[in-house]
Amino acid sequence: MRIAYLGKKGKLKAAMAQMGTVSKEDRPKVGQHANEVGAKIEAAFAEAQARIAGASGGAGAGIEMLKQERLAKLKRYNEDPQIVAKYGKDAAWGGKFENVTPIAEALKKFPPLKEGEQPKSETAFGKVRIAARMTLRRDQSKKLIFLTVQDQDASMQVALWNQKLNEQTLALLRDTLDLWDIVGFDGELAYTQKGEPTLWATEARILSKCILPPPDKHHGIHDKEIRYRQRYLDLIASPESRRTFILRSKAVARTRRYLDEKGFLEVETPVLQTIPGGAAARPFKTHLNALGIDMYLRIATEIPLKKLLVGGLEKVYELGRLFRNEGVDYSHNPEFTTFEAYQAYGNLDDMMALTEGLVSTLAQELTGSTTITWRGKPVKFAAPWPRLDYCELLKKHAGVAYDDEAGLDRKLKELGEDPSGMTHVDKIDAVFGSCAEEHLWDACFVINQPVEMSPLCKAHPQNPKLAHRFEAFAAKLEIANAYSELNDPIEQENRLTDQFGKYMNDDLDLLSEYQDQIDKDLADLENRVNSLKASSPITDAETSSVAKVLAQLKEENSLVKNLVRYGVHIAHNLVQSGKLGSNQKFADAFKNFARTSEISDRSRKFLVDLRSSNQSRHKDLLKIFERFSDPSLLIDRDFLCALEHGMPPAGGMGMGIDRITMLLAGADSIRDVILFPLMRPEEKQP
RNA sequence: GAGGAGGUAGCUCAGUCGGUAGAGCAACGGAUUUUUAAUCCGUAGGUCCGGGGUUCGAUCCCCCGCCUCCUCACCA
Repeated sequence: MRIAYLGKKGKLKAAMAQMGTVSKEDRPKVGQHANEVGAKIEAAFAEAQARIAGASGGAGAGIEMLKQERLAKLKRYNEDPQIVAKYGKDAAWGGKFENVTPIAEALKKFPPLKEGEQPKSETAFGKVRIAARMTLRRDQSKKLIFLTVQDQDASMQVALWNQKLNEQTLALLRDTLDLWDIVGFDGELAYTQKGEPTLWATEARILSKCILPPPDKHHGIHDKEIRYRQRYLDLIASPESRRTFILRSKAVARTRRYLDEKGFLEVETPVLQTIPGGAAARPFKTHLNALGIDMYLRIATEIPLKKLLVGGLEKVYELGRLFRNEGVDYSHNPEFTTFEAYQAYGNLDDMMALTEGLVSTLAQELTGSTTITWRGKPVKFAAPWPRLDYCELLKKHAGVAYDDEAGLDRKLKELGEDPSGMTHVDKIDAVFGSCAEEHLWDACFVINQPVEMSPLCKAHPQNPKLAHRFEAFAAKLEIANAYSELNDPIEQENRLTDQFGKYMNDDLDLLSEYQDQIDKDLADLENRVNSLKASSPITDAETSSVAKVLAQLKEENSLVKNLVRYGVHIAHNLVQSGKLGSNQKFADAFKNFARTSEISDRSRKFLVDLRSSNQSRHKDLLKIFERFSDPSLLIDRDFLCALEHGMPPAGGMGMGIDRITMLLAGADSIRDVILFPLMRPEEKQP
């Protein structure tokens, strides 16, 4: 790089290229000499450059040069006297362009050729105006240029020919029209001699200039990062991407129409909530300045929608964005789109009919078949979908009964997971997730989940241990989830309280263990240091550095212990306050947590540092404290109050639009069906 | 969070057992009046992701960091 200015044919460079012929022993000498010469030339060059600097901006390099070239053409086009006379100032930045015919429609004006029929290039099929982006250019000569242009749905050929188009316009466009410019054409439709439907332009003007170089005209953009970050490029360059997002839009519109036709009312409920309820995910936190309170982005729409059932709106749905502060992978994006629908006086059966009806309709209408192909394998969506019993699936694929605690533990260990610290429900879920879900390929309903897994769901009418619930799966993905909704406020409160109390009890145990562990660790460490000291003589410097480390560790451990003691204290208070149904009590306990004098400033700072650092040593401790402040465990009094006014029995269902779209569009990743998926921000150049 | 792959011209990608980086497309100049990823001749274009180290010499080897993808884990 240092002697790049010598150019590809620079003498020094040519000499360096001969290095391979120099004997190995002589290479260092030659190289050293070359460096000396190179440094001298470089210095002289730098000096010369410094003298010239300021005189001009320099040629510029790379993308900047390409941009300058396009800007020069823009200027030339905009300042052309004819263009100014016809369109006024800044013509290349366009304006309203009326009566445009979509390319797909223009193409329909060409009568289909019969087998073996020669197209008559002299016959015209009418005049149209089109507006489109120019993606390919084939200059035959100064008199004839073929272009390929594309609009949203189709592409076609345009010819700029001196027999049809004014010579001056042709000459100007020949010099100033770049790939990816957006152009408006008036012209006649006629075949070429080779039978290509073509618009023979009689008038053409640039409507918008593309001043950055476009990607490879044939390969398009392969870099997925660019496709996600700059989706507009992907949409222009990849027809399949355009098709996917058009399909997604149609799927959303069709879903709305399907629900509307069934008499559902579309409603909108708050995205900003004080208690993010209805699901067990962690929420995004934000702050409302006006009221000085923390708020959360919704993780589900379930609770407000049920309040509307109480209010007498009998069939409601909301289609919109949910936000979950969880992992990101091929089937999860932090913000995603679902719809939830609730039907008063209905139950699970209505929701099944709704789900399989809607999804098979979408598949049929948008892909032309109720069987689609995903990752190379067919997935059947034709209704009715099989109903599969959760516990039977568990038994069949994992070989354990859902209430067989020891069997579940055994299976988990087989799978390489540690069952300790997991709740019974976690275990069932983990085993089901690893053993059974992978067999759920064709669309199906999994029913009769254990009731503990479904806190907002009615128990099964025939078996109080089971939930009256289904999860719909296709291609191993969960695509929908439905309940016969729980409307008994007392039962509902008990379930929420149980869920909360369970966590607190577990955490209490964990904290005690943690405290013991810390004592043990520190003792071990001291023993090891002592035995080291005893076994081998060490220098004073070493002694003092060991002492220093040990002191640091002790200090850290005392801070951790302080935290643990405090955590135990809170957990005790919370659990022993008996009935935890009162949201206020819980909130007060948290206020205490933040303010208490029992937790020293140093410990609090330590906790803050712990949160911001990626240190994994005290990850478990941190997790427990995170759980103490987990807003999804807050008990929503308002919701219980609504239920106390009477909610009609109802069926409710939620469906993931992104995942349905993935399946319908054949997309491997959720990022391929979200226009602007979450990406880590790029580092800004200063 | 763990492991694996990757980051080279505007785009798509080669390459260097460490000796000063190449092709196609795009760009620029020219030829060409029915092409269609047009063709032909010529020209220019690079912080080889960033920072350190080893070396006469690093795009290549070593260390640290950033970003992306894939697999797994987490996420009803």
